Amino acid sequence: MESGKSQKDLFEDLFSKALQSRIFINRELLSPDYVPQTLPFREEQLAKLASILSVSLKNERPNNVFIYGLTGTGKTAAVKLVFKKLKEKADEIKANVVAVYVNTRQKDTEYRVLAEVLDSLGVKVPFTGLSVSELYNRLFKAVQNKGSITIVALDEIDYLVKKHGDDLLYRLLRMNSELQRGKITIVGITNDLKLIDSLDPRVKSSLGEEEIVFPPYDAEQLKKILEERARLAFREGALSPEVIPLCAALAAREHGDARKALDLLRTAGEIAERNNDEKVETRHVEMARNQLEHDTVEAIVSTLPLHSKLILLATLKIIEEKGKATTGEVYSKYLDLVKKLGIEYITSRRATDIISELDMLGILDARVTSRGRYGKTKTITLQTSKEAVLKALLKDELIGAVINE
DNA sequence: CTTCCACCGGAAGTACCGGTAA
DNA sequence: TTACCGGTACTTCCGGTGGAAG
Repeated sequence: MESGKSQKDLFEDLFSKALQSRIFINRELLSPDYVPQTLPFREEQLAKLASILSVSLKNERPNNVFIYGLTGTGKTAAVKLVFKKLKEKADEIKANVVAVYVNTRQKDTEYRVLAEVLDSLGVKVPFTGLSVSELYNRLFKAVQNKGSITIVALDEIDYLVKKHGDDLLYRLLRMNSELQRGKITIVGITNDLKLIDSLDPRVKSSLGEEEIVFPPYDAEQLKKILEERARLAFREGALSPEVIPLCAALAAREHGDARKALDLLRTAGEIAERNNDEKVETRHVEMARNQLEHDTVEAIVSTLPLHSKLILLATLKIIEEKGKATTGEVYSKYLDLVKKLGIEYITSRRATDIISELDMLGILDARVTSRGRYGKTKTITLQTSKEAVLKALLKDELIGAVINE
């Protein structure tokens, strides 16, 4: 046992180390939630969005806006920044403007999106129990009573539309024709350019009143963005000169994703700090890349329902033997596992869906291939690190019992 | 050219859960 | 209390299909 004094010193040491980092000055600046005051290389898009939405200050309804751009191209940050400035101005001149940002990947049902919008209008609703049409009624009343120009940004709507169709968009847009006071404007944000074609033509024309495109950043631009943030986030001399170009290059390879670039840089810094290293080096970036991948896979896998985990485990075992798998092989392996555990099994129809879900999550790659006389099936390969998946699966005690043959 | 495998994947429905309204 | 709500996980049924084998 440690004596009281040395333990106290230990904590003292740890805490003061945390307080005076030798790497960071302000790590927050690299966080994915941080909204910078300026967005380099996005001046044009910011100006366009701001000018479209500015008419709300005169109590007029701005046009609906459709924003496209791949992940990490600054769409979300741009919308949040413009909203913030708009709200400030609206407060200043007492304009009746409400601007809500909703990420439809987090609020992934019609109900939850509406609840979020209502919340920002000051109406609290229970998180379940009401019908969706009741929420529409309440939203209508809320906008009508407040008479506000209500601007709703729906981020990642491709996600919502794929899952639940474009009903939400249609009904929100149609509400305007019945409102006597107050109006609703929608800012739709998507990274799927094909989305527009799958929309109801009425929604399409109404939502597409204005369009703003966010092109990917190139490696050079990513470098400048990182440099700008790093100047304030890191201590002087804490970054070796190759670090930023490497982060920029890695992220540029993934369609110019600035968020990825910032994640890499931040995580590399954190790793260097934990190891008590003087400087962030390229090897830290490599480790960061690994860790980020590991973390996302683990987070996804560990929250999967039991049968999804079992399907995944069965797939893993087949792939271990043969390098790739088919639906039939996976399903029969899965049946073996279930038998050993003595629990109920799901049908192969459901298994097909689970494999597709795992594909969409980016854990597996499952493509339908035809083997002629030998039928049509999904050819499945692993898309992530086997270790990360196994580690996450092992957390489940039931699976731990059956993981080794 | 046709056949036919081994699945694919849409549609509709069931069961359950955690919740509200009246 | 009863009736109903949405979300998730799953089932049942079944028509559909790319392309190697014949």
